[in-house]
Amino acid sequence: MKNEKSTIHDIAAKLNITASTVSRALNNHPRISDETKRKVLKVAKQINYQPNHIASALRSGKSRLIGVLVPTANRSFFSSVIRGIEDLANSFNYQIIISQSYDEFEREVNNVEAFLNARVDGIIASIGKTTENFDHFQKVLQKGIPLVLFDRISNELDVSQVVLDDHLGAYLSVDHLIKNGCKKIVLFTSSQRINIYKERKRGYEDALADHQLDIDPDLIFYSNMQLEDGRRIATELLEKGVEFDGIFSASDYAIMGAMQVLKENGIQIPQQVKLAGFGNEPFTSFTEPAITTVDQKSIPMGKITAETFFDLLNKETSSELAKKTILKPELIIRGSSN
Amino acid sequence: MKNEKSTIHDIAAKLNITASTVSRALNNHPRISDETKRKVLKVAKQINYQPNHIASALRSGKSRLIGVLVPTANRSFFSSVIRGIEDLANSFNYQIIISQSYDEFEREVNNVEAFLNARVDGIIASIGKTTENFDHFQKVLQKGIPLVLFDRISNELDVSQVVLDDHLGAYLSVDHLIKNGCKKIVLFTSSQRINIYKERKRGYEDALADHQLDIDPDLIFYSNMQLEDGRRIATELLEKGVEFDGIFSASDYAIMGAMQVLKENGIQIPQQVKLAGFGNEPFTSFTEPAITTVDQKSIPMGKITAETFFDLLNKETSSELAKKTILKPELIIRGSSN
DNA sequence: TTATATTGCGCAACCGATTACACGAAACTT
DNA sequence: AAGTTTCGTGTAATCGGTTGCGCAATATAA
Repeated sequence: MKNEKSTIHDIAAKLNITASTVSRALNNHPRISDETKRKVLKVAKQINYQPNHIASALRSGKSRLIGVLVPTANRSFFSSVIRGIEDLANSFNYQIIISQSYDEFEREVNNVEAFLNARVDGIIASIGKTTENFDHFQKVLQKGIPLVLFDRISNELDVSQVVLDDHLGAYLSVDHLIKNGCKKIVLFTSSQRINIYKERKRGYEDALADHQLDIDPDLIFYSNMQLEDGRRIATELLEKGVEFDGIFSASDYAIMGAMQVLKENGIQIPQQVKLAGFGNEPFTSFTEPAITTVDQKSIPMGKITAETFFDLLNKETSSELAKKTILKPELIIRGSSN
Repeated sequence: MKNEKSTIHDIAAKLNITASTVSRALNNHPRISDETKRKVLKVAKQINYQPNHIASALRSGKSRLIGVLVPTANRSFFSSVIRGIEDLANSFNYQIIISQSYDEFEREVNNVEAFLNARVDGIIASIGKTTENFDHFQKVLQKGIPLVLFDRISNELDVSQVVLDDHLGAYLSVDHLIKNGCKKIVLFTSSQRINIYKERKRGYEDALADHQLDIDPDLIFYSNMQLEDGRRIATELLEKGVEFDGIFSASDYAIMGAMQVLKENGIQIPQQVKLAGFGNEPFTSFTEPAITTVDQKSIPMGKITAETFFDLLNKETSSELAKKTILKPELIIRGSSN
């Protein structure tokens, strides 16, 4: 039971042929006879041959590895997208290596660097919240390594990207709140440097405008939109006695926090205040009332992102034009607004 | 802005030295003069040198890659563990590559195979629910590749493992339910081939026994313990008119489903039925009432798993004895049982 | 039957770094 | 001052596949 390591040379020796023939046989090269292929496969199985992808990657320059960078895999949205990518990648005999930035800029840079060192054949990424500088991605592009961004993108990078129509998602949601009677809707959003939060804010504003409602800057709150942020802002709203009858949050977590505080203060939902979140996190259907939210189409997004990526990978031409795909979100109406 | 690829040979050429000297300089070899090191580093920076880990891995036999296999990264528990592993790994200059089995046996086998092909230096894994055959892990061991299991382990494999004291967690939880007045406690569990579910069942049984309560097989339900399973079983309980005043579930998801159904049927929680889950998923604190559950100590588990792994990795000796670490869980008492 | 194509495989360089071994020069011993 | 260490670097093999080129043998074409 020793460290059995077998190479194509071992196979070659047993068959009295050369390693190159074995290599070609294993790769199903057309110039190798069927009989030789059969023999090679047989011996390979017999001596428990395990291809060394490292050696192959070194020589061929192709690692068959795709780096997937997300803020955190621990989110239903990202994990669904990852699964979509993984499925297509595996079907093409590619492996993905997942790496998380935890929304920290330095980690993001390091992770991209690690991808480069690992000689990935391409990178699929969603940008972190704190990222303002894109040199690490520019470096990827300079090296001619295929890069596709999804969801959290940047207009500073001229690459293919797959996004949700965040503007529409927010618009539908706020429009729904207004139609259900809301007149003073609070907005929870985040850094306007992030495309998705900018778009969601635009959607909110446009929906208000289309219903001839004023946009009140005092009702707009910027934060990281974690649960605690939602709690804090809701507490502040109540303490200051701000008048409002609805909240649209660009994050399910923040609206969850706000709902907790409102309920703790005896405010009836949706009778007194209507709530809507964004992201369709599983827990939004567990709460009481369940939370109205916007589904981000994670499954199709993963699929399309992967397809876009492989298109790019297989395109000899350095692909003149970057392609942008925009998916339609779906408003999920639940008890918190209805 | 061409595909700039620079190697140690390029650095060597610029300095009129050999690639071996450059290699040594970059690796901070003691026999290289400080001046040469300085020069090498300078030129390396200047021509934007990027080490080729693939080449290095091939020659040295060390990829500095650790394969981390989990059922799904989309669970707060696993993602926390992963983060713990990642942090320690990075500090040792190792990269982790995450791979998900989605609890499917075939994927698990394929993923392990992929790790082997990628020539990872070691594997950290949590076994899938459907896995009954461990040949793929035996193969890893035979090759002398360090393997550490956490949480979902197997006694068939003689390797270091890090687990929660699941028996204790269940015991504490059921003991708590009984002390709060429960006499007929339903158990939700899963395949008894999985250590954690077996242990949790034992904990349930021991707690009942210690309080002189009978173990009623009709109150024990086996399932995958997803939300839907919880709903289904709860519905069945109600339809059949089974008498019960408490449910202990080995999964937070299943108890969530059960709680939904009970509430839909006007049953008061915790007055009529008390509930307790397992896992401390974030959503358990969002529900109404919040769900009593058992925290699995994911952060320490990640840290300890990684430490165990690196101990193993650095141990020349093929480490005579496998080490088993058992962590103490923490009962989180919330409204669903109190 | 001779010329041309195709088939099947070997030769050897190569990918980019690592490392055992060697060797001259400088430093140190006694 | 001759002998022994230490220092700093070069030489060349090596890791395990991949691949352009070449060539003999067989098949096809003219």
